[in-house]
Amino acid sequence: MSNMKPNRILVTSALPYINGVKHMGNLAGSMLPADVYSRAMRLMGHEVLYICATDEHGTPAELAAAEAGLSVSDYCDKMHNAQKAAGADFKLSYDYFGRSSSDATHRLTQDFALDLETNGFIEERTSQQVYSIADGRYLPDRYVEGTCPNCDFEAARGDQCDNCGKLLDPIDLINPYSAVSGSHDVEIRETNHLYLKQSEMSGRLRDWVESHRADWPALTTSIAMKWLDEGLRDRAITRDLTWGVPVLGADGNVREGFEGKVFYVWFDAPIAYIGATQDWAKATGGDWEAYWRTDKGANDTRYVQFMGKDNVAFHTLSFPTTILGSAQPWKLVDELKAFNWVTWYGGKFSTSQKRGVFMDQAIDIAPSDYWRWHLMANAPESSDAAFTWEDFQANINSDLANVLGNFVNRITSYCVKKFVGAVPDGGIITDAEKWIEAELDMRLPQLVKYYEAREFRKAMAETRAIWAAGNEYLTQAAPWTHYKTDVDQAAMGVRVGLNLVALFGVLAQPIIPDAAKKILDAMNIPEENRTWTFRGAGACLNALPIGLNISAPPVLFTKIETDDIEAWTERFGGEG
RNA sequence: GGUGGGGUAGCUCAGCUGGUUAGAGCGCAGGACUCAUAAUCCUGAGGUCGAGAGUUCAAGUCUCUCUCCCACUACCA
Repeated sequence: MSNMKPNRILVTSALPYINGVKHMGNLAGSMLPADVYSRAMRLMGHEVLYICATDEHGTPAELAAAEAGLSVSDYCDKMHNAQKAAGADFKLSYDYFGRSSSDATHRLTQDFALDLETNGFIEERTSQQVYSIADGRYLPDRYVEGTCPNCDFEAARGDQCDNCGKLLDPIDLINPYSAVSGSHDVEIRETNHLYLKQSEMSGRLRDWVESHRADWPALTTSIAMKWLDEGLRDRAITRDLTWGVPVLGADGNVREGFEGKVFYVWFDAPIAYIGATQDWAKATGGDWEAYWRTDKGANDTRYVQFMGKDNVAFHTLSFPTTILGSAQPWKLVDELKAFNWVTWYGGKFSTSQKRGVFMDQAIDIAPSDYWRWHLMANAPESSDAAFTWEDFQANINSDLANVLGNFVNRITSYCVKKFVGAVPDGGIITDAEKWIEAELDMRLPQLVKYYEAREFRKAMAETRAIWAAGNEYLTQAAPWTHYKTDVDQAAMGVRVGLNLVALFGVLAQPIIPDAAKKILDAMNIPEENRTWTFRGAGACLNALPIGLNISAPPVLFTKIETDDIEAWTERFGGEG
């Protein structure tokens, strides 16, 4: 039923930063929709490669490691595994979950830099940075604090004063000190860095973004155009750190004057999409070039990126500058889906302030299916979306427990009771069957369209409407009434009902894979028949062979009680 | 300050290039049914589409002004 030819699709979700298990906002805005999309496309028969990785470089990783009393490398190993486990708990179907610290990404990053410099897009410049003698390191803007030169606020950060809001340069702070150690023993040093000359790419980037106005969400193009309209600035792509990708010269040795410097995370992080694909190829024997090299088949690949809105500039401007500037046949993104934030009782989720619910805690209080359904049904697509426990409870109880779970339960248990748990034969087509067939003929293509367009809220609403139509069908067909006088006609209602259960299980797979599997297993549907190859509603309603043994699965979705959400509100400070 | 997004039924949101009585889900009220996780199905109440002005035969949908909320503002990611 899909109107697309089978395709090769590369899916990436923005790389989660290494310094902690991600919160539900991160999950909802990149990894989860990428996973739901990947699953749906696989079911439609496309060849999908879903790549993600931990983003491991940068100052916060070093500081978090120090706080944890571990070496940066050990810390990253530990947190990578924790994030990998959290992803598995939420059933994220990565084909490969890599690391930006891998050898492949290091090498690619260095190669990109050399190509860019060859083509004139990289230039070495001198800048002034605050150096903390006590900490033995240069301090990024935000880690320098001091008195605001504008309003005399004493705890202004190096990039912006929280009191008067003025944007600052850390070297202008009065009485600066290190936010890391509190030491005032800091000085301004001159240091050399490589700059990516994005300004010279503006024209090509603008044309490219313009060409996607029709097929990218407004959120994506508007953010990109905003930067272009303000004028792209050249950005330093190296930092005075030790943890990261070393800067090499053309001879393969550390570039002169760049000892103790590495590439900035936002230069190498997107390159890790490629590096992780190479690592996937190494692990599986797959062909990474078919996804990334336009001279090796990647022109036939559709590349779809998922990310929160904070990442749009990097994915529409910085990374494309890297790709285009290299003058090598690298694949550019085709579809870019950006999300707003899930907000938490009036504010943002915050990793540093531990506000909100984190993936490891969430899985502790409710099954992954519950979160997956709720976060997708309320995806922050057009604006920020508020998370509340009350909405969570209402969504799960109504949509999953009452509409889907109860439907599966009522018809399967009735079949077991009255028709010995086998798909029964008999009965004639009535208005009820005609109605549900027409309903499905209208809704199934619509659902496919929503998935292809990555309209998640609408896809979820359509899925729910299809489940609800099953309940309406049963009300119309009323097999329990026919059973008293005409067992054959009751059989018709039960048989169509069971076929609907199977169909609902098939449709549920991208969103709630655990429950979907329970349903399909109970209906004895073989793996190969679980794909999305709809041949019209008529076929869907006659898919199960007569006599097939089915069972009534145990309760699929336990309801969330008000006591539960009160306890969660207490535990997570929901009213905060 | 600048830029972007948003302000549509009690709540969460749909409403493409302007065009019949503004839609959905939840919640609420009434009814039906009894196979089912007191589930389900039907019906209904409820909105001056943030405020004001303008363009138009016609505006939630375009223009301007005002107002409120949120995000971003590049070297933390």
